[in-house]
Amino acid sequence: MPAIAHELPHHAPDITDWFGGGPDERLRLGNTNSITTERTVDAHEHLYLEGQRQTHVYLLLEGVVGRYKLLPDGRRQIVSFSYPGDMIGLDCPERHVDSAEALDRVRVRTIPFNAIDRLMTTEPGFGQALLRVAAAELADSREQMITLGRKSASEKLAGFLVRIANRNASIGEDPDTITLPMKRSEIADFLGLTIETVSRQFTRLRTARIIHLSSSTHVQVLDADRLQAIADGDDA
Amino acid sequence: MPAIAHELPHHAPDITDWFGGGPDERLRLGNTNSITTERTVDAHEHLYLEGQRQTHVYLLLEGVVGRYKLLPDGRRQIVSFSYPGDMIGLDCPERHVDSAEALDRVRVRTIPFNAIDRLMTTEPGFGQALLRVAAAELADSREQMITLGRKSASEKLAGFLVRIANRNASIGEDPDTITLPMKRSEIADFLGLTIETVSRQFTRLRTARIIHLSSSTHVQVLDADRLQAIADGDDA
DNA sequence: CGTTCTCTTGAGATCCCTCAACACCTGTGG
DNA sequence: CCACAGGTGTTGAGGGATCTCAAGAGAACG
Repeated sequence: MPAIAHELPHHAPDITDWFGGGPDERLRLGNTNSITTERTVDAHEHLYLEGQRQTHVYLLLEGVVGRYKLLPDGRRQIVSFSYPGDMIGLDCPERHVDSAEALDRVRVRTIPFNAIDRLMTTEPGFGQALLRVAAAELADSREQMITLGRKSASEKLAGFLVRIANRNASIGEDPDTITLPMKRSEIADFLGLTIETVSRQFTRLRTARIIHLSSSTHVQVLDADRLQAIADGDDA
Repeated sequence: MPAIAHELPHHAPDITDWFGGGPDERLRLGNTNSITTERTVDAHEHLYLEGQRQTHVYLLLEGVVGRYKLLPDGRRQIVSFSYPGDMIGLDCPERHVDSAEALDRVRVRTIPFNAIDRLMTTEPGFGQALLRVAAAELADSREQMITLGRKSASEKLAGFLVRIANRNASIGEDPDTITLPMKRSEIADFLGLTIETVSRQFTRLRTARIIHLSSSTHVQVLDADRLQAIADGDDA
């Protein structure tokens, strides 16, 4: 993200400038702080449900949130996993288009939706910041679409692990030590697979000595190059 | 779209208010008209390519545009088909995240990217309008993700036809008379299938007397209810 | 130390893909 | 007018990746 941010033309304010997510907390509006509140959500609780009227937007401060859509018969597609720093629930027009569930204990800053509207008209850079958030999310969705539509099970899981490793690196953590906050069923519903297939792909990576699994949620990447190669489909 | 628009709170200006796409063309900025230009693009030509620096945004006036991403080995995922009234290429940060190709002869209004930036700061409702466009696109992507990840081939194709029928209805045309501007290969790459599977699903709908095919691009819906049922997975 | 949830592994079934042939359409040129 | 070529769509046969169903092993928790 920083790698992208500094490429932007002119002054490119970040969304966290307004809601105090970053270290250089500015809180430009005197009353912004008063209308936003902090909230803790336990694992398996929902921030909102699909179809509900959108009242707040959430800035994720801590924990991981899964956002999903359901089909009438119960089939589920997880459309994204959100991490600290991500904006959640900006689903205009008006009603939420997905449900958001905390995967572990989560801390969010809740922002009333009308405050968004107001900030957009009064604060110069705010609209751009918001649009950049939406565009990043859109780019992410598109990336996931090619994964869902055109990649094999092994490419999907390897790519999934690579993305987490890259995220780790970007926040200064060890890219090869991965702690998965989600269950196999959630990985499956994110990648468009079944639990069994996900489990088999994990086993395949483990027996090929590409990863080590000290527990089902604790992944140690042993051969990042081969993992990347599998993710890219360079796999015989 | 109108069904959604009138639900919106306050005054909800549409993006076409600024670029003269609608009948109540306002052109609020005297010089907006001068910096935007109209352009015609032939079938199979590209508006832009993935990875290119974003210089313009396009308002589609006529024709259909396919937007796609490629994998290194040539596999393709079409992420959306854009119709008149749609905004194309708002892919900040800075570089296009997909390629946009005209499926037939296309007319667009091109808007320099820096004009977007300027309008957002000077025009009160413009940011909201743009954000609404982005949010609608995001909702669309998410819908497509559940299609790609969790639906069967028959559900995918039936759902695809239903969506086109609904679009027809929304612009006042006959929902049951569908002219497909895209080839089988493009439908396949949109739905995450192969051409053969798409073709077989068409045949299946035809032999079940749910549709009639006067040509490969001309679909007559004979039983909209059963088509909808198949799209919803209510299919034994 | 059961109970429950989760994960893994196996065997078989199935949906969709791959490969291949052929039909259709259109335009071109003999 | 026909032959031919190239692009596109359809259909068939067979194979394979993933799903389904089922059982058992691990882990978490009271």
